[in-house]
Amino acid sequence: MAQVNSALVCPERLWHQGRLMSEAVRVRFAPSPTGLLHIGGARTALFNWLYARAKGGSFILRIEDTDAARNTPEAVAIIFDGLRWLGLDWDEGPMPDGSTRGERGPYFQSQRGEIYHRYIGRLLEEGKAYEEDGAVKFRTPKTPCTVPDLICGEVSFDRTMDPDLVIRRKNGAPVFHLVNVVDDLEMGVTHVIRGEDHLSNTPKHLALFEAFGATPPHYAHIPLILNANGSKMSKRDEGASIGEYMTGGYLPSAVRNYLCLLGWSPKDNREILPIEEVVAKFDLPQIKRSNARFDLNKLFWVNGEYWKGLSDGDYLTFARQLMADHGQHLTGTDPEYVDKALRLIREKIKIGRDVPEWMAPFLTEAFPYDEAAVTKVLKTQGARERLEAIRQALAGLPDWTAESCERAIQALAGSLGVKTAALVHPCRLGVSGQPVGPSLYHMLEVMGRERVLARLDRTLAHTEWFGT
RNA sequence: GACCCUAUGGUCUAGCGGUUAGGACACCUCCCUUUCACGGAGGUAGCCCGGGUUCGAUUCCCGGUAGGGUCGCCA
Repeated sequence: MAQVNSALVCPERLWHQGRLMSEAVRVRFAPSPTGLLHIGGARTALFNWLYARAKGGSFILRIEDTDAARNTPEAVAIIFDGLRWLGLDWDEGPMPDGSTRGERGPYFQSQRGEIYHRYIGRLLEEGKAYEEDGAVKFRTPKTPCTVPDLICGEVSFDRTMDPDLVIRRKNGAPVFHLVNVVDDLEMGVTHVIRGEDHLSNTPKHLALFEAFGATPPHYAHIPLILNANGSKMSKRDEGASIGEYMTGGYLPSAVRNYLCLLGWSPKDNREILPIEEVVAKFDLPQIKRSNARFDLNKLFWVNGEYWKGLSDGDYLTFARQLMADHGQHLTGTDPEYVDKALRLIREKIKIGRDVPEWMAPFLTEAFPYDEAAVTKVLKTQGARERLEAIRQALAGLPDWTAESCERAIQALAGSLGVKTAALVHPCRLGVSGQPVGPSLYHMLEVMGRERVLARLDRTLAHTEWFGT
């Protein structure tokens, strides 16, 4: 099958061999504004960006907005936001502020109509395309072809039975294959790094480049990202949109790190790597050729690793933002108290979306009680007496620190002849409504004596919980 | 259906003609502990199947199977 018969090799291959190694790398990410940034698209963007940064080349953003119905400023903004969130800066293309960078624009396909029609006209003039039923069809070469792919190797296609390709619809609109090739040609793209779903389309693209008498770019088809069950990840699937990670409290560096690990590996058994190191090590030939399933568990773990590495200041800033996003407005609340509480719950948190949940008991006196815990801890023999004893011990403390609280409760356990746990659990439930949480004694210290005693009193007031 | 790509524990991967097949996530056990986590120490689990080539295949070749992709006047 894999003949190396020169007669079967596209002339395009010769151009590759003639390219200079010093040629400046130009890669592009060409999303269509669908209203979300797909995780697979984000990975494609990431790999293009990595390659550009690794080779000192340019990363171009081109918006494939030929489908007018989906072409809204909001949809384009979602692409901008997603790329910027991931830290993937582009050297050419439309910028979020409305300006444009780069000399090879316009970078919106919707503004490039004249260019496409000029190329179609050329094909028509040279007899390489013809009109049929109002559409324009490109005469595809009926010869075998080998696609030289930087990741997949030499991939051969028959092409002898390929039908001619519509390049301009009856309604006058040029099709994807045509515009994609023309844009890559006009923008001087040197490496097309895209999903493997385009591998089978590449012979058509090569034919178009040849018809234009142009040098085709190098191709690198990267494996696809599949769902956990191995099916194709579509827009509708859970976790398919970058937006979900942005609002879910994931750290962008963590998502980016995880995405790097899908199809690429540093080969030294490390999982957590600064992006600079990935850039330094990244290259196309070492990319895996098989598809990968998206593993939310692992992303969660990676996120936890990054979470731990956050500086105190960054953590507080991030956490406050998450609380605000969650509707926890802190006006009127002592900012120092909030910061202390945030620092205390940090150890409980692996992902941003947990911040509001763990913070809730600190922020409201009307906190709900965990019913199962109430039944288990408070509706038991002697619970009321123990809780009252705790209140009394805490009320009489000369000073209020985690250490003094701990000493008091342990001393009480000793005098009552019960395990410390028999006091800790009711106390935790009494001041937070929760069976779990951060270190109890530190929580008491942060909450302060006044708040703690008031909460214990309110808990004690629920007489229906305590057998009399 | 045709064509193309792929195939290491459940998942992501390293490796590779001769290895006790390495790491990570997840899972299980134990330790730590006021809870849940974290952390620490262990553990279960893998080279898709069948033929070749070879002294020797997880590794190379062929076939099968499975998964994915492409076959639009979608992008």
